[in-house]
Amino acid sequence: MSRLQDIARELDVSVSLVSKVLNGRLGTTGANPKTVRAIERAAQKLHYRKHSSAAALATGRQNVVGLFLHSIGVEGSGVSEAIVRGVSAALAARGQRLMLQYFLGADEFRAACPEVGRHAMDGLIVGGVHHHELVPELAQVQDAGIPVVTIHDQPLAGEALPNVGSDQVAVGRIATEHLIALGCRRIAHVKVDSHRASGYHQALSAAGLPARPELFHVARRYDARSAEEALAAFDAAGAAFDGIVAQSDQQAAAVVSVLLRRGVRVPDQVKVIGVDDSPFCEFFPVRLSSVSNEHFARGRRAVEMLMDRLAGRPVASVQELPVLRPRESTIGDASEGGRGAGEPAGAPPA
Amino acid sequence: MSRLQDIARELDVSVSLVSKVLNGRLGTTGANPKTVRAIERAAQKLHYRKHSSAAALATGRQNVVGLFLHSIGVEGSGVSEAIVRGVSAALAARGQRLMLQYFLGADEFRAACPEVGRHAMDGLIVGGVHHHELVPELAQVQDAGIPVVTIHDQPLAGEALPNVGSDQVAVGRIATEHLIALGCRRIAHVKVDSHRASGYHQALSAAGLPARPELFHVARRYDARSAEEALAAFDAAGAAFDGIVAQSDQQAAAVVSVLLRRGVRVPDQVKVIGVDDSPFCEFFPVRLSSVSNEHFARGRRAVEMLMDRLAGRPVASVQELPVLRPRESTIGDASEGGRGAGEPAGAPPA
DNA sequence: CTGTTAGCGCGTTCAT
DNA sequence: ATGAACGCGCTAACAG
Repeated sequence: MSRLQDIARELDVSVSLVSKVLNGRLGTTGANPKTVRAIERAAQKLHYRKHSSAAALATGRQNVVGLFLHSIGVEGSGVSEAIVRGVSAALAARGQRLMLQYFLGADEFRAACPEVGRHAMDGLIVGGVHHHELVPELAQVQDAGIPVVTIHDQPLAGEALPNVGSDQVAVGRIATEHLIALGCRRIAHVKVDSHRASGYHQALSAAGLPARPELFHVARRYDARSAEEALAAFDAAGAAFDGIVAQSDQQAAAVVSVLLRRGVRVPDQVKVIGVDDSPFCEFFPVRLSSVSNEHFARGRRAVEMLMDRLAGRPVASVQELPVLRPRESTIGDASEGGRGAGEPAGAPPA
Repeated sequence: MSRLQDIARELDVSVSLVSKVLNGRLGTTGANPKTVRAIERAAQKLHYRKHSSAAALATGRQNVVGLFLHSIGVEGSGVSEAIVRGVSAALAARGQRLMLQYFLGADEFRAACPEVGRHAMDGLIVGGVHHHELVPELAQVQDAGIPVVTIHDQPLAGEALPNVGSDQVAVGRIATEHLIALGCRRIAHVKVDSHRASGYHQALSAAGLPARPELFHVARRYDARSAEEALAAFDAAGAAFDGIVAQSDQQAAAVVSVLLRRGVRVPDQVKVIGVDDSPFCEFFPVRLSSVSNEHFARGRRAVEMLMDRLAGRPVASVQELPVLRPRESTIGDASEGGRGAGEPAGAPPA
């Protein structure tokens, strides 16, 4: 690898001319086409590579974006990876580099934070479980001139931290509306997130269906066990159901597993839907319907917003719409008659 | 954020002294403890952050490691994410930053390659599907003084590119031995990778079992469909089996799904095992046994090896041993009597 | 159209 | 025990 100086010497021109040519910064006047070509050829020949640190030092621009990811998503949901890939793809398309850092709690975040201040990145994207306690740190990062965009369900701190959200009320509503449209009348819910639960209630109420407390189980986690506990609770209450809106695909998977073991037919007798459109939904014995939070797209969006901020354009939080992914666990096998009729409009599949 | 100069001015000392103190480079003589403390306090007060580009320019060290990941693993296997997390954790523990880049083919790799030469990173880890065509590019990167470590099943180019491998023959062998130890005598195999297939044959032969061609299906992909085709082929041949060694968890999942639908009891009548210990193995209706390729650990290992190379220590390729993760699909429900007796020694679970 | 000059912030001699 | 001076490789004014 060589420096600008090497190619300048080779052609007996000045370093700055080489710099201008190679960066297309020739101003209005332009340069001698011959020397331009000569410089370009020499650069090629000498395998010239810009020293990014030197350029960064001179310009104050790193062409690096940080992605701090608070571990998110139950095992196998692929949520983290979807965000990373979305951000990665969008940055690559812009010639920006991605600096990735996972963190578990506020402490780990703080430990990683100095790195941010080090002029090591132009901007920062923070994703995953939101931590209100981190708002001050993030504000400080922004005060240091490093814009931040978050990927949380909802904005953390108003417009100070632009966010790429996803409407969790809609998640619950879309899932529930889907089951209602398919004819379910006694729909159970495993509540973890209250926004999703409220979407569930909204949909019931909009359809004139009663909210049955005995079909509403409050869980603390998104894992399979919590779904099993929910089923046990419904049993204990002697409550029958013809549909279940879970709050994760892992819960949905657990529900389907238990039902199958009991000889209950899914979706004929009970329809089941989860959240996050995890990869395994596609090859579960009964392919699992789900509501996607569109993490890949949101990662991409976050990059766009960050670039806007870096370009000085004003940016406001956005709220992406979740997307219904109907599969076998609600609409049955495609070969048995295709997608369920009476699909509610609004949330297009894939 | 402030520069060394700011704190030097604050205390009326020289920039270089501040630099030495803050970096612990005081030589043998040391410095006045008072000024040392004063400098440290001032650094704290002024929120001093080293400008990493400037430091990199001066020292030639970036404290950045690149991770180039060729998309790997069937959907939901979590393989890519495991590698990223392993690398990330190891780097974080060493104060190194992680620069991540996904690529799909050789072209995308080449497109990303210039970034490497740009003195943007101290070393490079390449993981995922191996591409022989990339060897020249990687050699060039190394010639430019940037050491490379790969994470592939087996080394790409001898010791020129140190590799963190995983013994794929052992994968097939361990899986097959496991089924044999559990009493299976007619074990089918879905072949994709030939090393794994050869491990399958080794295990059969070591146990004195015949290799039955009618129970050996050659597939092209690791996906669910290829497993379904395998089952169809076994049916067509009228070949009965009491165990199946698949080459991915997705294949294993598909096998179990089909068998359950047919009313075949897993693992009582047929035992099934896959590869990669995907997250969903844990919450499949019949929890799936698998052989792990230990991607997280290998990511960590790759970082260690890279650090060794950067420190000038000689490094050789290693081959990690796959690990058996027995679950319900081979040993049955734990509550029904625990782990299968006669477990072969050698491959410890988790 | 091209060259000169002056930094960017830090680390490292070498003096003092 | 401390400081002055230089250079890392590049960009950006400003001259010519």
